[in-house]
Amino acid sequence: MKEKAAEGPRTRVRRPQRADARRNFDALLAAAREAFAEHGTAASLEDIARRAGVGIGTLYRNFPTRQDLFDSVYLDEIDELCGAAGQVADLPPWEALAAWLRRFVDYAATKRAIYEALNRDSEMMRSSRTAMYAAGEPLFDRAREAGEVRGDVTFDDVLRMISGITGGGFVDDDQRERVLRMALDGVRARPA
Amino acid sequence: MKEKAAEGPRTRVRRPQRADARRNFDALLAAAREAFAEHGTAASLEDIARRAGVGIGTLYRNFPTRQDLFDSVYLDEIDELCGAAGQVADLPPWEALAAWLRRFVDYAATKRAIYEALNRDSEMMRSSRTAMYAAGEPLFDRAREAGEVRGDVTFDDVLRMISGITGGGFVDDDQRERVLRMALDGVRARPA
DNA sequence: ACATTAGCGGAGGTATGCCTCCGGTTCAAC
DNA sequence: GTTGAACCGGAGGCATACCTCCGCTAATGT
Repeated sequence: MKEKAAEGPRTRVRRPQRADARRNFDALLAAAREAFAEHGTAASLEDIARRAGVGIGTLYRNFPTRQDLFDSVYLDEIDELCGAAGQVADLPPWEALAAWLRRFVDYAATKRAIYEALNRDSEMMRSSRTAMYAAGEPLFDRAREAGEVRGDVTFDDVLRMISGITGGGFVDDDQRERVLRMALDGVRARPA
Repeated sequence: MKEKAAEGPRTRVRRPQRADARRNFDALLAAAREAFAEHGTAASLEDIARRAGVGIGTLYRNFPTRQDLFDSVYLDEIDELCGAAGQVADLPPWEALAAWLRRFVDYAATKRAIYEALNRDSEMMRSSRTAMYAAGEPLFDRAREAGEVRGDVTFDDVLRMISGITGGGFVDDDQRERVLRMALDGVRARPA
């Protein structure tokens, strides 16, 4: 089953040729990932350049628009998420779905941003949403067919719930775990 | 039981005396409520003044700091929420809690803002958080003692989950309802 | 070693938001 | 109707973010 792991959409901006340029490129991506995670989509580009230790000009050369930068970060997340779907496919139906949803939470280093992005409506967002759904929805369907998931909700419902929860802050990791467990129980079918 | 309805904290800024001033004051509050709901805590004050049809100076005279304005809006929400706790107290344990949590979602016209505020740490936030918990937690405890709520989560856990979900956008009201129902089922104790 | 050229980075123009200040307006009390 | 105090509103100074442009730097190929 691993070979059928859905492919995520491919990144659009080109990685530069020269060694120093590539270093800067990567530093920018890392800095952006951090900044988006902290401040959501509204993170300051000049701050990102500062964090990466490069001039603002360099940022704009690599990523002409804010959207380009955000997309690049976001596409990475989506790719990992799509890959994860393949990795959990061997587990029993419910465990597979639960594990994937947990990955969804973990991988979303850009938590707030992903959460905001789920609503936006750009060309690129639509396509990666599609990719993500292509990866995750089979897990959902399988779990539901196995009677492990309640019948009155859609995959989209579940994802929105989980991403909403993810976006919130928690006092500590234990709380995050408790809340996640509670939410997942909500997803399961009720015995009677 | 209604007479024991917890009192919310009281508003600090004074409503002006003159009739025209009062009109402006109220218009500002209404506009702020809208704006905070749309853009979260970061809403532009000049935009709020524009919406209210008053000059920016008027806004600042009534609410010297952004915090004053936000607090005023927020305090209203909290008050309503505290009141609601009294209104549902006659229902059976679980229904009372569920109803109150639904109010929590509905009343939060300042959805995103309330959601952000839950984390902040100012004097005022702490005190209204306290008030809100004083109103809601008894409902939670009662439901739990009646065996209707799982034992491995706290009231804070539940509130964070719900407010996270609330903050997210939904494609329509039906979806919101489905997700909320799913989340509430997660809160209930599992039969086995 | 040297030339070529990709790549650098920040100065600075533009836009927007924050907040102060004060000349003018309007309410309301007499 | 007059008057004085309360109130208005926006001009404008300050800060910050966006984004462009271009003279300089240094990596790479020969």
